[in-house]
Amino acid sequence: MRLATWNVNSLSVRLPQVLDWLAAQSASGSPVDVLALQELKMTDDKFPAEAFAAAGYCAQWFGQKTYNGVALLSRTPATDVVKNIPGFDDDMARVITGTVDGVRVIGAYFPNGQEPGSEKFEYKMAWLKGLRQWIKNELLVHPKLVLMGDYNITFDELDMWDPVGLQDTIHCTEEERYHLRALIALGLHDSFRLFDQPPKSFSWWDYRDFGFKRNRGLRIDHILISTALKPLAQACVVDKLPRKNERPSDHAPVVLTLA
DNA sequence: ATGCCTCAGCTCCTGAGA
Repeated sequence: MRLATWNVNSLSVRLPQVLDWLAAQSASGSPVDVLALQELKMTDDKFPAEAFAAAGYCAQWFGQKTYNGVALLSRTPATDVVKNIPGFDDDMARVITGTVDGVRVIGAYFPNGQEPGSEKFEYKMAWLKGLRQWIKNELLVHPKLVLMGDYNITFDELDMWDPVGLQDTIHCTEEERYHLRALIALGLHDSFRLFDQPPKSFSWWDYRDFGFKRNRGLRIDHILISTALKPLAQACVVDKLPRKNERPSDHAPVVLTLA
């Protein structure tokens, strides 16, 4: 089973690239079974369900005008679908959850936070707390659980292109990392770090200043897996190829292979 | 550095992203 997460920064713009990427994965003999998308930036009526169906994917989606919006694509239908975080009031479309082939899959677009100390940062902290309280219960009901998406948080210096210059800036603050570690403490594992990785591995690069070409990026897209799934993990990689497209998203997909 | 790109929208500028 292969699972992936990709912040596409507008599905309207990126749809052809998503379809191409899924087709290329299938053609290579290892199709992606579940793909979580973030930043659809479209209302539900605009979601291209037919295009995904033609490509062999069922879809669940939770859109919103202009910002946010998430979707879960899967080769077999997702059941018990939940939108956003139960128990946490939110007017933004950030989370979609479903059970696929016995695995509870949560796709999430974590708040950006803008700047430490800002109102948006406080919202991010509250959201992270709400997420954790819900995940804690979800793990009890669904021991086989995957939490993947755009976390907008780095774990440590390994996830930063400039650990000194970016110290305490957004995505790299101690407060944000506290919440990330608290998720790990619930019994989740950063699947990417279960394996040897190239140095300076990132999942996002700024559009400006040739960020990708100079590999000035951050690793902020993560696939966390529960302890029950950990023995099944076989590989986790960032696929940088789509970032080399002519009009790419600023994020690259992250792909996990489970036995 | 109030900058640099990219995207959506009450679109020819602004807000937000990260």
